[in-house]
Amino acid sequence: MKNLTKRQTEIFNYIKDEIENNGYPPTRSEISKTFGFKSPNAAEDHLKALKKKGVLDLAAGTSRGITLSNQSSGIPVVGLVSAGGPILAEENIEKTIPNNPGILSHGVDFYLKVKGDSMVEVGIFENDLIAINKNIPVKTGSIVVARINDEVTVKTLTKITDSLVILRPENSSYSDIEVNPKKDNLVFEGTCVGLLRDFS
Amino acid sequence: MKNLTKRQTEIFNYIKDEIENNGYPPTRSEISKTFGFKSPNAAEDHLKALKKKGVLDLAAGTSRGITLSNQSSGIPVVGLVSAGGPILAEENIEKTIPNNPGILSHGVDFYLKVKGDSMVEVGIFENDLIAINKNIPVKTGSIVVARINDEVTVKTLTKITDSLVILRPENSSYSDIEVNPKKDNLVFEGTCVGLLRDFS
DNA sequence: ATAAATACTGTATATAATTACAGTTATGAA
DNA sequence: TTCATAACTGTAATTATATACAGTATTTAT
Repeated sequence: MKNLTKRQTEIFNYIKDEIENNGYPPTRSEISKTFGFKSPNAAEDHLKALKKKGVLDLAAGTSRGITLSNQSSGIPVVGLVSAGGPILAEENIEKTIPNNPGILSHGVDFYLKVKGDSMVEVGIFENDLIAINKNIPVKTGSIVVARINDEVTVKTLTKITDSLVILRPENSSYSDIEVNPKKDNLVFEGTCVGLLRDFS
Repeated sequence: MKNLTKRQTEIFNYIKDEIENNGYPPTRSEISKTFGFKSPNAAEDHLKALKKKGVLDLAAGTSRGITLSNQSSGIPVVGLVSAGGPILAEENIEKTIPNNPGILSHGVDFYLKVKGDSMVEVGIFENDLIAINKNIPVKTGSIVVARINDEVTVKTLTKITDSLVILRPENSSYSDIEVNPKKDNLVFEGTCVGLLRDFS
């Protein structure tokens, strides 16, 4: 999201929620009422700012003519990232796919396209898209996306202590990965909350 | 869909498409313009009829306050159906989940909740939801939903002739199922076009 | 230090939109 | 036959909505 202010983020999220829950976008008055603005022009100004920042589009002269821009409505799909830097950096985003609330029980921050066969025994195959939530605290038993010294991998977390983390491939041909977080740079990028496979 | 007339179906589909493509529902005028009505009241009458038939809801006094009813907006999830009768019969529908255009490359008519482990080797596990399209012609190599003498099963179609159909479980513990469509009652309910798994 | 952006209030107006009422014509069911 | 439903035309009125203009105060970049 392109440097939205705190207030703009609030407004944007409200609009997003309204569309999701009501099925249609709010009016200027409805926005104003929700946030306690005494003038509909306050909402108008915010909409213009959000449009300027590219997160939504406005259809002129059209009631409720607010739409989320592609940039803000889709969920990014990242390929398997090899090099360092943030996993959601623009150069890693292969495409975006529409948000689909209600399908999975947890929110999805991004999808990761699976490479390799290290998780076949839990039914995660090459080219599957796994849905990742960045904010769920990782816990043993979860399938996690981990970055070890700039290499990103998907494994089951089986042990986590200060000095030892064990990541288990779900494929009997592979061995557990043991990491000492004090020596190696270990970052959990998120927890797998779902899986999507397209038979095309 | 509850006995919509041809015209009502056209109107309903137009509204559905508008919501999907524009992000917000049409007004009475827009409907009228699209269908060549000379009075916005023609659209109003249609909306009332569609509301009466339960396929959409109208918010009074609200511009573009048209929403698809649950009944018409969700995609049904059916459990594994044992007895005869149509697979999409109401008693088989466990729940509906929101339509999610753009995620899968084919349309989805319903989701089937997988029972058993007969397809684990292609990554289809118990309780996965497989997305089914009813209209794609079945062909060898596809994963199909077949009904053999009122028993519903998910298998890979490996051979199809007038007198022999082979359905292969993707699990080496099971054997191929050979069916003679002349002797047994064999119906293909659809082709698997995707898979959804929720890690909850 | 100054300009630009942010976050509003307040007023006003054109127009977008809903929706009621009064009809017409055709069709199929009771 | 007669009544309900479907599928419209035509008119009109209320209200919902977008949106411009003129301000004020605060914060943030240059």
